[in-house]
Amino acid sequence: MTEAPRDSDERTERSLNFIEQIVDEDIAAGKNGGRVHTRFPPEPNGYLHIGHAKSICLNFGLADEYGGQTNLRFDDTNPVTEDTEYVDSIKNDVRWLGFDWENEFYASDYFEQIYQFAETLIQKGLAYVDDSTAEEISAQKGTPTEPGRLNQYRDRSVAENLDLFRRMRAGDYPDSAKVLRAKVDMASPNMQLRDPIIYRIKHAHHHRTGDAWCIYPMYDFAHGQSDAIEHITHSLCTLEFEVHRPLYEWFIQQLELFPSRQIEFARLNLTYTVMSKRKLKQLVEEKHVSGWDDPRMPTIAGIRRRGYTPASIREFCDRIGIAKRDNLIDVGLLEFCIREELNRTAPRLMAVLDEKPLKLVITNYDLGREEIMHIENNPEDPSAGVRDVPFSREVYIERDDFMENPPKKFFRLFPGGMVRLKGAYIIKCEEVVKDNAGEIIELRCTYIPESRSGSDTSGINVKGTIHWVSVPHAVEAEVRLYDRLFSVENPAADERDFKELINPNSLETVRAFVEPALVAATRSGSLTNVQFMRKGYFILDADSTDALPVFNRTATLKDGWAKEQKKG
RNA sequence: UGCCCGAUCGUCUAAGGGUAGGACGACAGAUUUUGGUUCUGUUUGUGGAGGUUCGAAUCCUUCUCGGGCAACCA
Repeated sequence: MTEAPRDSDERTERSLNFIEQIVDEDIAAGKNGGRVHTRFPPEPNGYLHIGHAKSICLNFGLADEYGGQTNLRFDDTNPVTEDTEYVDSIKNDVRWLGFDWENEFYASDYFEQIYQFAETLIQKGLAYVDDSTAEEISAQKGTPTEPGRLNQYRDRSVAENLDLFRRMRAGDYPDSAKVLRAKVDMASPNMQLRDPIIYRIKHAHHHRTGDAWCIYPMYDFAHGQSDAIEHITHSLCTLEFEVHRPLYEWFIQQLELFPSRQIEFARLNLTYTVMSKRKLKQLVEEKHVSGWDDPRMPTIAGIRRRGYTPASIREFCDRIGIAKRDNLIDVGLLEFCIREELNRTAPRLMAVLDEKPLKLVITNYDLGREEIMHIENNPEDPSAGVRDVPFSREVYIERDDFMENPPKKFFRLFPGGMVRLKGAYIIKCEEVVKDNAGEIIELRCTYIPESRSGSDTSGINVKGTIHWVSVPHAVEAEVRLYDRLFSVENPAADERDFKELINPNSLETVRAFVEPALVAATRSGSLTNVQFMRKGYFILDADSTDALPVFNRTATLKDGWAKEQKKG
């Protein structure tokens, strides 16, 4: 059940990623009776980001493709970092992305079962209680090139281990006094197998189980077990868990559990941003951004507030593919995905984004005269209709749309030059008015009465069309222009601290004058994505007030003129 | 340097013994009342060296490079 089903026709047309190939093979081999059951397993200790979206689309998409199911499972085994605030935001974000989970589970639902698994391991002589300190355990673990050492606790009897472990559960010991370890192989070349800790004592309040427990299983002793309990067929995770897979399978084997199959894929990296939860949290806590939902953040909440749509994110996740090699995706691809959608769907409007817009006075247009222009809402979609746009003797235009000494190929306005005011008339710039400081304060123009849009009999062809807003009808707004949060492509690979790499110009707030229809449309309720003609895609922000609407720039339009200029 | 994983256009991603293809980007042109969109075209790639084979991106060996693993985090 998702908004983005993949039908079988599409499936045969496109190539399969390596995970789909594995699933195909598993089905062909008759595993699990052809059943496909995945899960999305976030830890509720932070907000979801675009990297999680990749995982969500993968897990839900795969189940959907094979007629299977996906569970939402919170990996909540560390009560000190987890919180219901995160649980709620995660559920909200997954739903917003367009996915519905089959079951909502929590690793904490299984604490009793997992505890019993631990006792089973002890009974089989495959786990022991260790009184060593964290430092001692670390030291005894060895290094990647030297084997670990065995300690005296490793030889405790089953009875003693059982007694000790039960007393750990009963709360007889303070935090960190003892741990339960799996007895695997202290000399294994795989560090994960050197008697990993599977239970630790934490007298901490858990967001779901409250104070029922003072011992909590570690990831390795909870994740695979949870997969098994839920009969997950394919357990998809990121590459860093690859070395955990032998342990994952060891537990399954020793405990004789349902054999879920863990498959690892490369996590998403995006240019000009960071994806680590720790760093994102730091940006929020140290106020480098306004919050988890700051529109510059790569979080789902931030991207949503920025104006991205669920479909555009799904499209992005589809396009980046699934593989095992490390990758750094050009954020331009994300922008392409939202432009592609919004070009089709976003109503066009006119807004002049300028602290000091240029006033243009049409000297041969009667004082006090007004006309209503009917301008198409979306040239890509005739069914979007037209809207009324008031026109008058004085209009604002962008300062960038006028140049006193234009270079070659400048199609906009200049002294003696002509342009069309979008949806209205062709005008000619007759005079430039400056103040004492030499700054242009006004353009005096004439219009061609026969050139009215839609009934143009003037026969005049102009190269440029610019947008405008009638001065007496203009509504003031605040517009937030966002740019990449970091000034280097790959902050994670830089030697400098990532906070030194923050782009100081990632947010520019400007005053804008917008056409009245815009305010009416956006105030009517839904946060609709719009295009400010020639400027980009924007969305109304929740910070808006009745007095001052606020718009976030989702993405710019491609700017061929800027490119032309760069060429020199 | 112990173990594991990986390496294909600038960036992603296909091809799994039989013509290296797609997307994004870039470049050029056409269209355009958004320097947007759309359309057309162009450019660029199998990390190195050996081997197997009629034939290798694909299989083998080796080298190089990149990533991961030594939390009572996940």
